[in-house]
Amino acid sequence: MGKAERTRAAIIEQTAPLFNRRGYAGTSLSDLTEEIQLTKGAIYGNFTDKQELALEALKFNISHIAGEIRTRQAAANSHIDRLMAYPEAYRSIYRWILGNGGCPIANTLTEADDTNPALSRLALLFVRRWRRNIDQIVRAGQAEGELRDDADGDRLGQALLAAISGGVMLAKATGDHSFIRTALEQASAMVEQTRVGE
Amino acid sequence: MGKAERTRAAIIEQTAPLFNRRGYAGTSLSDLTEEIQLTKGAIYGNFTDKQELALEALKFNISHIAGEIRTRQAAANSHIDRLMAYPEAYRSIYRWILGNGGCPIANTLTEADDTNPALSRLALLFVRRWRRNIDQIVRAGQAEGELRDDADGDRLGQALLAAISGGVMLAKATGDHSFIRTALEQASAMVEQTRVGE
Amino acid sequence: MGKAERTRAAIIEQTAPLFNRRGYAGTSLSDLTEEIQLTKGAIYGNFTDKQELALEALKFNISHIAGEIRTRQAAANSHIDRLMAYPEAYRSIYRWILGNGGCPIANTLTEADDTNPALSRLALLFVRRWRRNIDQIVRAGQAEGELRDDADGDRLGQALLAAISGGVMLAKATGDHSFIRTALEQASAMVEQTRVGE
Amino acid sequence: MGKAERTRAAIIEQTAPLFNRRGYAGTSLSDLTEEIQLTKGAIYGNFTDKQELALEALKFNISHIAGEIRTRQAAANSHIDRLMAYPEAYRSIYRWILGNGGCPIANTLTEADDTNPALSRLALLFVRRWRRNIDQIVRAGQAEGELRDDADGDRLGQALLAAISGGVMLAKATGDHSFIRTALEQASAMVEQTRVGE
DNA sequence: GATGAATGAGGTTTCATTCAT
DNA sequence: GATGAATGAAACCTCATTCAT
Repeated sequence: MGKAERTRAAIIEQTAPLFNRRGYAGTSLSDLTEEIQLTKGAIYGNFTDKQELALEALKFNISHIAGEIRTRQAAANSHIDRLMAYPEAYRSIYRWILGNGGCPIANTLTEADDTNPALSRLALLFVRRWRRNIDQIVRAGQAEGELRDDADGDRLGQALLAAISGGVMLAKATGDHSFIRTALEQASAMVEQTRVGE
Repeated sequence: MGKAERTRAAIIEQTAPLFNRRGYAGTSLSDLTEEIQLTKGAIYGNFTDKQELALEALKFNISHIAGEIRTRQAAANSHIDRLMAYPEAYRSIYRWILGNGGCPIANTLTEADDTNPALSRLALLFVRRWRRNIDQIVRAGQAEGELRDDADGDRLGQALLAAISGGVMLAKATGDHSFIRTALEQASAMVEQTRVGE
Repeated sequence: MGKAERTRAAIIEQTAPLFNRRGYAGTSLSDLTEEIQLTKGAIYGNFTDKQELALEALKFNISHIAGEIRTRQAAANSHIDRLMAYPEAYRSIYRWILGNGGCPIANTLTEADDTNPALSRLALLFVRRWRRNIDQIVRAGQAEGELRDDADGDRLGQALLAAISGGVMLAKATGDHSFIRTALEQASAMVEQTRVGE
Repeated sequence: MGKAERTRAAIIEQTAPLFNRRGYAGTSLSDLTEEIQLTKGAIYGNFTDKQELALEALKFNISHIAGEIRTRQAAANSHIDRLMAYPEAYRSIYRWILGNGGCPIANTLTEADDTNPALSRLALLFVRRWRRNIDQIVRAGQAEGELRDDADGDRLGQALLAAISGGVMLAKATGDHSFIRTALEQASAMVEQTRVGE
């Protein structure tokens, strides 16, 4: 990794929590340079503009969560476990998420929806990916007889994502972690209900 | 209502959707005066600064939802119905909410949490009020034998609010209303499960 | 004339010589505000950007010369005199031109040709207008028997404009006014040669 | 020529057209390094600053024209031909000049007159040299009886240079080469008129 | 000798706010 | 009470230049 790449990575890493906490419009270049202890020129030498840096920071922020989910799904050996990967992933890192400004996807969708299409597009990508993934797991589980035939993958995805994002947002804002813990229990229960025999 | 008060009210009413859509930092005074029939002088004659206007706009935005809940609770004649007032209220106005930039409470908590204490304090007020209200209804319902003794008002409030705010946020961002409809069904089911005999 | 229009006019008037002397890229907003004793905000309140101000300044600069030519042509009562309006106009104001940074058309075409299409388009407009005007006068003069049949209006226009712009440029750069005086004598001689009987 | 000198020469050669097209203030170091195969370090290793490079580029640009004139004068065997070297030189290379951003002397004098004394001094040097040269040729031609006694070398130089620079400028800006062709015909005619017997 | 990441000053533009009218 | 021209600070970004590698 050359010097440029190292600096670029360091800038992304250091600014990612700031962007997540303060939002795109609420984070100024001065906020960023104060944090990274480099000048504005250093940012513009490594990124075309604030937007590109914000996109990279968002990717970085999301990757933590996405990686956690992916790891758990890779280790799972049942469809239920693959679904459980979602609440489990958040359960294992929600403390980190809350300390870094909340769920980056929810933050981005809330702020950028009407103001920054590029950012919101990236966040939406993950929403769609996760919905599709959940739907496919449900179908596969039904085909193999592991999941109930009346389970609805589409609605399970919606309910799971809604509960979790709402829980994270409220836990962050109130400082009361039980918001997210309760939401994750709800989410786990929803998954459990799709099991044949429940 | 004198002329001054009428102007003030008109400004609040017209700027409220803009603030809700674009956020506090993302909405400039020029955005406000351009999009709406207003001059900067009119704003500064009626509000001490942008912040005061934003606070009033937030109150205005929240009042629509809070009013809807209050109305339904006033008309309810069972504790279950008083709890159902929450999902029912959102069910009846989620289209309006989505068209006006999403849930103002969630938006404010997401954006302003780390940047604007005054705004986030106001939004938090309603979260606490609703949680307390739900908890009290559950206790009263249990005392009167209408609700199950093992119902947990605290956790019901958390789950209800999380599901609904998550659902609104995702419906708004994806443009897919089924997100909020599914979340509201979940919420109604949670309430229903507290009924004795379920 | 409202206050806004007065300020706008004053800014144009005061900045026009600066732009003409230093060029578009060579004139900074700070140069401008120093000259006009107003803040940058005042400029941006009256013009959309630096470019719009530069365009207005260019129009203003050109209008002095164009006005002088127009006045003389209006007073002329022969085709020869209408042609002579070009050298005569420059003869009467070359001192002012030299003191204000040289010929704004030549300056703009030289600087902006490869860098600022909007500015150069405006300057080209006048070049084309004057060429066409000279050509039409020559044709009319030939039709009425005042000018020689072998006169070539197209080439006369080219030669007149080239001699004058070259003369102004060199006089300005060297500080030696005889450059422009010689060029204007040449120009007058060219016109004189189109007269029947010469 | 050592490696250093070769690099230095290559940089000058490659940047010269850019400077001539875009002007000194309008050409950034990034323009230079982007458009051409160069790094900033290479520039600063071989030149003290942008100014020095610009000066060398200007010398390089002018040398093409000056060289062409010199060659023709060296080959001439009459004073008329020595004077004709000026229009003839431009006639033979005006296409190259137009393709490289116009006459470097006129460009520099127009842009740098009020902003960059060092650059404009260099351009002025050539104006003065050529005027003096033309004047001397006229005097020598008169002494030998080849040129008319009433010819004015001083004014011929002024007229020649004004016509040619104006013609190049307008041809470049309008894209219409007949501007420079007409100006060169004028110039040639001026020279021809100094011949005894005309 | 050449590289290119980093600097710090300064570029253009927008911001929230004020105040003479 | 409302206007909107003007302010001054701060926004994002680019500049010529430097220096560790």
